Amino acid sequence: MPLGKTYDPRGVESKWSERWRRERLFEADPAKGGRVFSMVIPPPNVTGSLHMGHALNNTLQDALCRFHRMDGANTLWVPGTDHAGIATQNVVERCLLEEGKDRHALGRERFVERVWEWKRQAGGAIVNQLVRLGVSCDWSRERFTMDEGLSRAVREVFVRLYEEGLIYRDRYLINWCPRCRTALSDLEVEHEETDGFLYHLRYPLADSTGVIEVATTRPETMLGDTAVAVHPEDERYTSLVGQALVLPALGRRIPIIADDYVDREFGSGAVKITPGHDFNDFEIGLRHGLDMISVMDEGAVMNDNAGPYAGLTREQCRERMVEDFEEDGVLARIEPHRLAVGKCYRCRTVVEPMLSVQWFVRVRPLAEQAIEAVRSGRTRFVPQHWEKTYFAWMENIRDWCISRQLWWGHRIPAWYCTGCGETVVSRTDPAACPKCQAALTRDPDVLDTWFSSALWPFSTLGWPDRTADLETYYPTSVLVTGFDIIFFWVARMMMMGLKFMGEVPFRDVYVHALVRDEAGQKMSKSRGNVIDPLAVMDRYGTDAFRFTLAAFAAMGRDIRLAEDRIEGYRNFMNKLWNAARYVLLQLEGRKVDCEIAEGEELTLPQRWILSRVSALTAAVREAFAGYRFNEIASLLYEFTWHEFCDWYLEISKLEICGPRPDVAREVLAVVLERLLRLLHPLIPFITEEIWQSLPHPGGSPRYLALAPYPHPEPSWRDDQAERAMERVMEVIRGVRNVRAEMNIPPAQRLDLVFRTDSEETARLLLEHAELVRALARVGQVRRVQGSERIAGSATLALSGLEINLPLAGVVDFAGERERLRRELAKLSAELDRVDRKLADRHFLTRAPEEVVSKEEAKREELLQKRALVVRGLELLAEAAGE
RNA sequence: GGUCGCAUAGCUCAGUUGGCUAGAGCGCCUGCCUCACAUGCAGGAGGUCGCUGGUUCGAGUCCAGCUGCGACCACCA
Repeated sequence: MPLGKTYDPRGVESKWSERWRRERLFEADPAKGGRVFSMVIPPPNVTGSLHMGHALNNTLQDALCRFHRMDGANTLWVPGTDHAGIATQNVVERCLLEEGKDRHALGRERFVERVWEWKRQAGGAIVNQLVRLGVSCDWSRERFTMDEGLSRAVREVFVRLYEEGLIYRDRYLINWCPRCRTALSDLEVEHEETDGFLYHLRYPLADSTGVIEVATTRPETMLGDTAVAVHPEDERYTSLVGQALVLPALGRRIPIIADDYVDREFGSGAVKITPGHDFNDFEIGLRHGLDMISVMDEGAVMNDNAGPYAGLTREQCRERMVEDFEEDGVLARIEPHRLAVGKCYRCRTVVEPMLSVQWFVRVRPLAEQAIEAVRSGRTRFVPQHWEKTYFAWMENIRDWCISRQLWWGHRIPAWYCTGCGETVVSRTDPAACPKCQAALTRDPDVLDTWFSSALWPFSTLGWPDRTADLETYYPTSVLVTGFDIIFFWVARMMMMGLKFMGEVPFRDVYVHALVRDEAGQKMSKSRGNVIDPLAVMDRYGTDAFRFTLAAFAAMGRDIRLAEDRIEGYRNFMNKLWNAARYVLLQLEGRKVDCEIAEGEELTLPQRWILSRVSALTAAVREAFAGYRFNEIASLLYEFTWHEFCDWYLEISKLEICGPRPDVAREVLAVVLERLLRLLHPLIPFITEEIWQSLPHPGGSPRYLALAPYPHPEPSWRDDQAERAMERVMEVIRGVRNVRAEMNIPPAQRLDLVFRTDSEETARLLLEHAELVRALARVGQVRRVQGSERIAGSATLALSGLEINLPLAGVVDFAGERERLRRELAKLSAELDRVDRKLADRHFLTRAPEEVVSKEEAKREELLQKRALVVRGLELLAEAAGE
């Protein structure tokens, strides 16, 4: 066995991910039958590079997937990437810029070809990084949101929604990014609190009898004002409603209208109305039939409607207007004001509300079903509280603007007749207008990236065809995702899945936290606090990294990635590695069948460790069922390190020198092999590597990744053995404690004398004297009965058991006395507490009987222990000749 | 403005239906190169579970309020 002293993940990881893939271990077969477990990956952007969010998301998915696959489920995990409209177009445009070109010079067709080329070359990076993370996806089913099949699904959905009137085209106020030069949906606008100003402007009445003061954060929009609104019941203005004002700078006459949207308390109680550049004002404009004027072009440069300000940018215009207004007295005052500025989620440019003709999805009818599906529990959020967020959004959902003025994406399947103006929406490209036979021009726009993402759970399985994959794997079992895309993605998949499949897209939505840095800050390039998962994997190994992520993934809490925790789990991998080294050393050259024969006679530690494995197995399975990843990790960590390594491995060294070494070896092999299977979903590489050199139970597959996930073994459960072993360990720990506190050198052996009324305990200690002697470095183990007194010894007070360690000639008694006094104080304090409780009539009458009797038993034990400590002190005093 | 989440050892975090003498890792202290592992072994110190009330025989755990932090949503010019 050429295993090195420290585990070196390099080589091991790439070896196994290549072999797994080459041998097609993770390719699903719908014909396999049986219980199904299926997932679709949240497709990362093709432009992306693996970040902590991906690492966490995919580690958790992979753990689930491997668990269910091992557990015998017909398992499918569909991988893929998203074409990421704006993001990808931006990346390629930047490339062009470096070459001194731009997309307009290139032309649409060649530009799109260029993006495809980029995708072929650079788009696979994230996929390789996922492979490195160890994901067990079915790569034969890898999809891309722009590939042929998915494009067909997108087109089918678009046409059907259009035919049902759920997609429409209209002129409406939308969010516009002047840099990307495209419309955005509400979700793609990020609101950022910013320090700005509130500008108070004076609009003169047309009859020159006075002025009305209005306030705005964006003075340049006043060029598009078509009214001033006041509250209908505001007496200050009632007489003025219906009159006209003269718009400064342009001299346009605008009416004073009444609308109860206006807050009388704010500012002067009069609001300038700009339907062409403000969402509220747009609504008011609709209500009152106001003119809607755009004063900017697509690049947010002031247009001809801006009169003297035409040609300036929004920012320049604002500056100039403020100067001008200051001069001519229109500006009453400026005050600081905090406001939420909407920015483009891709490029951070300030978004401009603009009037334009766009395509929309009428989402309300779809949302109703999606709400109902979660209400009724057909889809379940874990943790459950996320459903509130989901409901809140769904209930207030607004129509979804789906057209984007980009070149990269699914082109909208709509054509307009150059003759009669007819709109044709079609599954296949039409040649001419079906009405008048005139030529058609195709809508230049593409769809929001999230439109195709919304179809992902069924489009990846072959829809609109009725495929075996679709039959078998839809609805998927669980969607694992971060909460940041519940609206963008989860909600829309729900709507589309219900609409087109008639069934929810996933049974569970497991929502995990965000990964932050150690200080709790969101990781971002601009903050410079990004920890690169690839660097972490290089440094500590992928398994250590995965284990860390799982251990941190407690529900409902953000993850602060602490580097020393990763190091700690790296050490854990090393521990496992060395445990395996030890076991393999013991097995070398021997035949081990890795099974415990029925009726095999086992030692107490053997029965104990098998019972513990069985309990562990049950607990881990339960934790998997509840998506409690941190619990899975800590259960396995605790058992591996502390029960298996610290105790059983040490004990096995004795057993192998004992009368039945083969049984001891068998138990070692059995426990380690099971442990590897239990650990594999979290740490696939190291476990596969070790497993391959270990004997396996008969009928095992060739890879651990396909080996059955262990079940608890009822026949291994042995409460009696667990209790007995716990007793023995308690004695050993006690002795070690005394030794350490007394500073007894390791080589120095102490004798152990015990006294107990329990024959069972006595038998236990005498039978396992060898164990105690070896692990606690004890000389003789002897029982005393009757009145024999052990003078000058250290005393251990255990329940129903007194242990004396004669110290003559070894240590100062004063130290031991000190130790006993501390012990006594502790026992007395606790006894007080228990006594008080048991003296409480309410407690006795109202607490359940078992709780009361537990306290009573505790009292007995404390009393008895205290007596032992007191006696120990007396004996010490005697020995000291006091 | 609305909604949600979080506050537990020096640090990073567990703590599922209330029964805890509150746990882990790292760090710290003591002693060990014990033949799997010094990325280790054995032992130890360290917490009025943010604050104030309430419910209960009993609250880190449930309820209310407060304080602080964070997130999301929102049309207050």
